[in-house]
Amino acid sequence: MSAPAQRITIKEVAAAAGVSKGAVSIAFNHKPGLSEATRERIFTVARELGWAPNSSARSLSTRRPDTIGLALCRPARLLGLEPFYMDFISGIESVLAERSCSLLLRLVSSLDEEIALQEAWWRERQVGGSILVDFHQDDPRIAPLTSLGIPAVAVGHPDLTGGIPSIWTDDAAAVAEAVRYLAALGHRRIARVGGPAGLGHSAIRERAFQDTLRALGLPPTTPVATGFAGEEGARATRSLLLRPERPTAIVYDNDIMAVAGLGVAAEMGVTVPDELSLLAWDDSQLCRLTHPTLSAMSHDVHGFGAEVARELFDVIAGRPVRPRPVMTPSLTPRGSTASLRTAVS
Amino acid sequence: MSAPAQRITIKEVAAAAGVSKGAVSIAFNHKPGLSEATRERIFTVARELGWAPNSSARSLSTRRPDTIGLALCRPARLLGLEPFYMDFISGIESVLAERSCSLLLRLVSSLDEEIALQEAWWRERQVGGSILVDFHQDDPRIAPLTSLGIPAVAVGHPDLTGGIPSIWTDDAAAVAEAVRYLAALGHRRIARVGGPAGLGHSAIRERAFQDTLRALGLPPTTPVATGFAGEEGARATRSLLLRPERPTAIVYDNDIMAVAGLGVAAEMGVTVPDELSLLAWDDSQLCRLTHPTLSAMSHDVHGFGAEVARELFDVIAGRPVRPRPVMTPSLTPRGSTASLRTAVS
DNA sequence: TCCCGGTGATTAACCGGTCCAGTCCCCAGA
DNA sequence: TCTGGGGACTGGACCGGTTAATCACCGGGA
Repeated sequence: MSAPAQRITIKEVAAAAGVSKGAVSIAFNHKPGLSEATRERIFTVARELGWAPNSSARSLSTRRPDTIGLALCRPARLLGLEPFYMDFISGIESVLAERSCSLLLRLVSSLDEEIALQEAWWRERQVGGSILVDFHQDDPRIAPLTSLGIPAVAVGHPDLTGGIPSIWTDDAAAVAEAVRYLAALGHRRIARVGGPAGLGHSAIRERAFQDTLRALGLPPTTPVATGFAGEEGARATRSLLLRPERPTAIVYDNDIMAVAGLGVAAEMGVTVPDELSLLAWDDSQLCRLTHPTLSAMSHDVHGFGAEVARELFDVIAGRPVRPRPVMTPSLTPRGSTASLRTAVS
Repeated sequence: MSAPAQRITIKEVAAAAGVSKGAVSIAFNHKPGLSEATRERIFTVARELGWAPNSSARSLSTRRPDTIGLALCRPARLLGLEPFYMDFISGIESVLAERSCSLLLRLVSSLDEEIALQEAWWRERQVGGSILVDFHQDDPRIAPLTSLGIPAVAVGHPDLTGGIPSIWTDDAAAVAEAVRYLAALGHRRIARVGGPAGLGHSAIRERAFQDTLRALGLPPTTPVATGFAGEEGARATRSLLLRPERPTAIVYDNDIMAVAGLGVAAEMGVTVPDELSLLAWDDSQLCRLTHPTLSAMSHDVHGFGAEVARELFDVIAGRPVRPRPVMTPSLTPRGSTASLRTAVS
């Protein structure tokens, strides 16, 4: 039996380096007030002993946890299908990592659950701040979380986020671009398969969609709302294609529904893109795997996540932030859109 | 200006309830030694004050953090596409939530990075344990993490996980079932598009695949390894279909590659399932969206995650665990598999 | 020679909980 | 009346860091 393998703490390191706890702390936080030699010695000893500062002790002292929270409120099986989130998360982490922070992730099933979770996280000081996503109109999270005073960054248009510092993509502009593109290809009956009606950005997109149709002198189409799930996208597409005046182009609110739409077209014998053009949203690898490949409105989701994380750090640090949009999604044409060859109607 | 809005701690709660800190602690940890009345009073006061125990302070005292770690080592854009992980994570969280634990998630880009991360997490006592996934043959993580003594559960066959408590799905059995099914449909040239050769379960599946072919007296096929990405699945499929003796059935290692395979078949004018049967792995909603729909080997990924989390709690608590497989994936036939109609070769 | 300012380090008081050794009190039993 | 024992609760040490206050020391200018 050798030494009792005592758990090493800052005290052991200090002793081994022949300095005080304070000195070790100073060294590890890269603060001024230590000679280069001592600093060196402390690091060497720490490495030999395999010591790293205990994060609980540290955040107890500094009273600012090095963790930020993210709650996603969608059924898991749906989340799995949305390439968006993983990419978004990886963007967040690219920023967190360089500040040696971590991401606390939780999947919740309702906004109320999220509110409770965020409150708990904040009360227990588990997180230093949170990222809020998927804003609804009159989002119920705004009031309780604002009054709680939790540092947060909202992903969504300022109209929706009620004063919480926000970052968003200019969906309205992107929708307009999509519609104009399809119109330029000669399409006149353009439909849209949107996300849940309550979801803020769905509403924004729908409004922009109808506005653009009107501006171009195209007939309005009755909106179809879904829950983002593929099955619903399929159902929506089917019903659109069965309408007496069936659309010649459909814009989807994510890429999974567009894939489903492609399946439905095949099933119904409607040729894409000859008879029907499809346009996906949130471009992901998936869009390049189908046949034909899917044209999509793509944006840098990874970079978006990174930007959001950076903004959250600003908020936590109390630096001033102003709401700002990030790069507008832009159109990536592929095989699922074409100018109208067969005259329909 | 009213009160200085002092940050409330256990002390304030204790004072307000007219008891000592210790009593509050006892109440919140549901320990014996308090009258029902006092207990009640403490909770009421705490609720009024909106207090919850500071998690850093708590885990500093108890020296066991209420967080577990998970590092995923694949390119983010690939992860996004694998519905598997989100579902897996949600399974983990269903168990964590009921013990009010949290999941620390990190995306890393190499195993070395993961090793460094896990070491840091453990040294800093940020996590109470970790879940390890995607084992390679002679996985480099085993030695350092074992010697570190971090409580962990490995997702993978015991042959791969080197003594780390493990849970796995019996992929060999599942592969055998898949091959037998295709053989029963009359297929004789069955190919397989696998994951990275280094990945443990890919190897296990490949071996089982070839073994089953042999057992059935079918000709072996040269293995095709990919990186799980859809593009690679497409490329692999293309090359398989160009072979002089092209396969009439292909088994994929995940569903995203199967979708890509479907696209390639369409592109090359090979009818599925008449001329070619496709079988996906890790069944997800995606398989029901394509046309034709994809037959798949499906399993309860959510439940799998939950099981893994439960096991990790056992490990952390020092309860004995033995390696065990969870439910074997089973075949869900859909539109992409059929008995051979056109005689090829 | 004395004083002064700056560098490099220490000291000790926190941070907000947990936990254990006691203290106090009340009631049963001798 | 005294003793013993158990339930209810308190006090304070501790967890492992951070940080403000303090101090020893040294070289240089008056």
